[in-house]
This record gives sequence, C-alpha cells and structure tokens, in this order.
Amino acid sequence: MTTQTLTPGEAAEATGLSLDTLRYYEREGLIGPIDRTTSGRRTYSDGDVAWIETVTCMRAAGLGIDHLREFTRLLREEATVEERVRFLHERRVELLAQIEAIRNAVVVLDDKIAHFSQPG
Amino acid sequence: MTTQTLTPGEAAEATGLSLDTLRYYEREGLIGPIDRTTSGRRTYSDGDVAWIETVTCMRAAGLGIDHLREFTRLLREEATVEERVRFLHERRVELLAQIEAIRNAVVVLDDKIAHFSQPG
DNA sequence: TCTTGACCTGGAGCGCGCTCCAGGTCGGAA
DNA sequence: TTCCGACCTGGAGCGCGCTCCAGGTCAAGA
Repeated sequence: MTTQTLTPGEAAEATGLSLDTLRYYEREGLIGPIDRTTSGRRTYSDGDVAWIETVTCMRAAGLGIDHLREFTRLLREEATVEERVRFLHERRVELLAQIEAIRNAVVVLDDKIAHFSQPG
Repeated sequence: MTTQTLTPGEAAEATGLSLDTLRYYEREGLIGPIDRTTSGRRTYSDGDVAWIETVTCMRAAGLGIDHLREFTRLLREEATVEERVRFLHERRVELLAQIEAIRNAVVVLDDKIAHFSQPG
C-alpha cells in the first residue's frame, strides 16, 4: 500500500517542528494520539502529518494551545455542527480583528517612514 | 497653559494599560523617562501618552519588547534617516508577512466551516 | 556481539511579558 | 493632626509555549 508512516525524525523533518514540540502537542491533545510500534516508537501517518500542518498553520496565526486543543477536540470527537461552526466562526472573527490591528500598526509605520523619508 | 499632565492613574485610564505595565515599559526603555514631581511621582505629558499609544498599537500587532525598545531608541535618539527607515521597513515586512500567515489560517477555517456547513 | 544513535519518559528550566507583593512615602480631605 | 489612598521601589511570581535533560530501551549495522 501507498500509505506510508513516518518515524518521529521524519515527521519532524516534514513538519518543521522539533521532536520535543511534536511530543508536547501530543501530550496537550493538539495531535494524535499517534500510533506506536510494538516497541513503543511513534509512527506518524499521512493524516497525522496533514493535521500537524493544520495545527502549525493556526499556531502561526497566533491561536493558543488552549484554542487548538478545543479545535482538535471539536473536529475529532463527537460535536454538533453548530458547536463546530460556532467555534470556527469565533476564531475567524478573532483572526480578522488581529489583521486589523496589524494593519493599524502598518499605517503608523508608514507615517513614520514618510516622516523620516521626506526632506522636511 | 493647555499642556496638562496626567497622574499615573489617569495615564493608566487613558491608555488602557496597568500602572505596573506603564512602569515596566519605562524600565525597559519603551517609554519615557517620565517626568517626576519633587516628591517622585510620575507626571505623564500629552506627548508621553501619545507615544504610549503608539507603543500599544505596535504591541497589539505583535512587536516584541526588544523591537519596541529599538523602535523607541531609533526614533528618539540620534540615528540616521537610513537607520530609522531601514528598521521601520523591516518591521513593516514582518507585519505584512504576519498578515499573510493569518490569511492562510482564515482560508483553512473557511474550508472547515464550508465542510461542516454543507449538507454532505 | 557490540556499539551507535534514534527514540522513549517524566520532569525541570527558560524567555517573554507582564503581574503581584511587601514595605515605605507623600498629598490632601476630614 | 490624622488618616486614607495613590503612588514609590525592588524583587518575586506566573502563564504560555516550548526546550532541555537524565536515564533508559531498542533496532540495526560493523
């Protein structure tokens, strides 16, 4: 079969996260639980890696561990469509607000740049 | 004269920061130094408050204390136009990149929302 | 068989950005 | 004059998100 699993090192390589971070995310319920070999070593499936990339994308946008734990729980476990959609909408609103906050800052930077760049 | 100064409590009220945070920012070189009364109490000028609001705007956009210290130093102290503009441009690039990261996350959220919202 | 190194666990440590606290001073209302 | 509350300082504490470490197991190549 074409479904290959990755060793922890390969998963770290593939996702750009450290082994410690992968284990931390699993402990915190953001990913997994990850399957193990009989000797206890983790084996990351393609689905695991895809989910880790989703989590990483959300982390990069500023979502906290608590929110990501709930994100994972809601999308994995039994949850109503309403619960899921409401949560996703809330995060969406927060992210758009954060974009606005950054835009404000960019405007301020632009003002300063213009101020220092002009000959006056 | 119309130039009024604010007490620490008033400055906190005006900026939305705590007294502890105002003192912390001053210790870290992000604001001030703030003038004092003879008895040692801080008196915040309108200019101080305006600068605190600028700092707060940058913090809200995610700039770290280290960057804000340099921001303050470059704009306050003797620094060449090139230094100032280069620094401001660097921060601007970072902020735009952060907006893109958040946009990516919003797209992912939208996909999930669409996935859970559709009847399939 | 021996060694190497990737991996395991539980738990401590760390940098950031505040936040809180103890113990003291001072200005103004009662 | 006395009190109260706003303020002062130096320093400890805290929550977050990792990151590191010690001590151990296991698979595989020389």
